[in-house]
Amino acid sequence: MSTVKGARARARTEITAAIKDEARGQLAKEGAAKLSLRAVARELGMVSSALYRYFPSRDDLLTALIIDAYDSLGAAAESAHETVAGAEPLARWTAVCEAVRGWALAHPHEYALIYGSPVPGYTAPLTTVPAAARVGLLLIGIVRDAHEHGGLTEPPLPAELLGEAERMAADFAPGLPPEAVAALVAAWAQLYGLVGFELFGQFNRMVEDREPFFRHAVVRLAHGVGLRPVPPEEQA
Amino acid sequence: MSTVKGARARARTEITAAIKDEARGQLAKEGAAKLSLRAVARELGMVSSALYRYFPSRDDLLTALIIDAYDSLGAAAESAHETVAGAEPLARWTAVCEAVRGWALAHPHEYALIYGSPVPGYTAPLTTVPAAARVGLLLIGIVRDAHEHGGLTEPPLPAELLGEAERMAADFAPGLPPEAVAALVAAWAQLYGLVGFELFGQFNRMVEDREPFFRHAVVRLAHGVGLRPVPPEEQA
DNA sequence: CCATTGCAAGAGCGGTGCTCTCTTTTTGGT
DNA sequence: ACCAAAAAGAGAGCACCGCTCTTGCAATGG
Repeated sequence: MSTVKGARARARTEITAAIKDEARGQLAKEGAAKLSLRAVARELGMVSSALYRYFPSRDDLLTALIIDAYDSLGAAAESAHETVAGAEPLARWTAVCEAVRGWALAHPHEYALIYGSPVPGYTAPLTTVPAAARVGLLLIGIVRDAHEHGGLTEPPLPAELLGEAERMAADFAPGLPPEAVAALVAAWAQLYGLVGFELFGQFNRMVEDREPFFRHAVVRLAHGVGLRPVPPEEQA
Repeated sequence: MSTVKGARARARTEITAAIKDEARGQLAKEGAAKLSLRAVARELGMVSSALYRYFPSRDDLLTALIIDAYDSLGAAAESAHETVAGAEPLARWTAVCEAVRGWALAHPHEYALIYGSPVPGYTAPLTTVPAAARVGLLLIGIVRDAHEHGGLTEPPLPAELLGEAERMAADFAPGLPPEAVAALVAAWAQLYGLVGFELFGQFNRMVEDREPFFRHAVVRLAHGVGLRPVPPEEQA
């Protein structure tokens, strides 16, 4: 696949990477709205029109950065999860959630790019879906493990939502009780509410000690999904 | 205060309002990033430089729109609350939450303006604080009513958060148990996570039947704050 | 009545995304 | 080894943006 390749192809991938790096730098410094193709080109010593050989438009550059951001966040969450791989589900849940928060605080503009308001007039292409799903899959896996080892209490679910929850389970969380899937999706959204409020300043002059506040909220989120506070030792 | 005033002052307030209206229209159509002073002026039949007599910069126009959006959202929530004024706290809670969601779905770009990622390089001035607090105060009032009538179960709170929660209670929710205040702040953030995920397309291809999904999630949010599912009749 | 003030208009500066043309360089088939 | 084709860079240019400055006009109030 990625064999030696000609000098031209090699240069292309290198320049593409350089453009993304520079763009990511400007994104981190000024935010998505001020990301300017001309400024990126200027910084790289090329003329602005040359950049269009690599990204057909500013939106395409942004899309590439979005996918990278999803992947970076997903990798951070996965690596945090691996460091507690053997632990009880609740500990793994909080580890993943805290990794999400940590990544968001470290990369605020990238987080805003993917979970803030979408850049107006811009709709993310389907290409972003697999990268975007990584954190969700991680949480699903944790809850599934808990369920398979008897560490999951099914949360309540009104009858009118049962069908919807069953469809969701079949679609992307097979083997999980529908009650847990519905609660998990809600918890997932709520997690990003907590992170977003902290990141975007809504907690200013309200919550001071944010790290323990977040940790506690995340544990209660896990309880809401049905993860038991302390699982039994009976797991195979 | 707003007595007859001269023709000049009258014209000024009218033109200011016209500018905001046109800007709001463009905001609704294209989003904040594409809101252009020149386009607003063009549409109003004036030259762009004339607009600077009314708003010293694009950011100031945006700030005015932000305050209006907060007030519009707050008014929607308050009016929804009034229609169920005598009901049990849980019903009032869900009414307010659903009003927030309804307003957000009806005014997506304005919602993005205030609860999405902040416009990069822009930090909201303190002027926005009172308008921004209206929904929060509403929820605090509902929980306080429940507490005063014995319809509140204090949620769990780890010891390390007690001091922080007491400070928060003293700051903006006097008379409420600190446990409830901490849970309420978290629930508030989580509410906006739910709304944001639906609004910004994160639920696409995941949640189809969103209204009942949201209603159920909001009820569970209320339980998390300590609002009892069915309050006793014993209230004075 | 007239000076002061408020406002609209226009030109202009430096910036943006993007397109088009022209030239240079690399590539790959004959 | 050559040479057409493809790829890449350079530059000019279009239409737009926020914002500033100067100029002329009209309403205001002493």
